[in-house]
Amino acid sequence: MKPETQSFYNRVYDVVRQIPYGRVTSYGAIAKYLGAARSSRLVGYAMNNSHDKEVPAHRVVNRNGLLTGKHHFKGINLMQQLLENEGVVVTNDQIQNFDQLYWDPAKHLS
DNA sequence: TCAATGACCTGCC
DNA sequence: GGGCAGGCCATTG
Repeated sequence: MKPETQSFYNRVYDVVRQIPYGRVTSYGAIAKYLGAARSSRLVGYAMNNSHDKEVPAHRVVNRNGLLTGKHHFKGINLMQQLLENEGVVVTNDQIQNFDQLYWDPAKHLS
């Protein structure tokens, strides 16, 4: 891997690490913040490697607040457990009060 | 180098 | 209002 290409991943990791405790965001928001709104899939793809890093990937969900990537975690219910541990209410893989818990990096980090 | 993949998003029927 | 299909871009084999 070239450092240049890795920068995109690192960029994603850096944003995810800045997500406050008990807050969640979406892949699209991160991609948009990075200037690649159409690369939302890449954000999720980057998350695949993020499990090796210290990245709270469980705070990143899709636009609907659904835990679509929970299957990629070590445990199926691990992602939900981590979120609930932070005070986030998750019902049937769906984050409750997603609008309130939603954290927009472009809006907070600017 | 070419082709296939993916933890998504938006638009159309 | 709900469901289906296409597209986008970077990474990997």
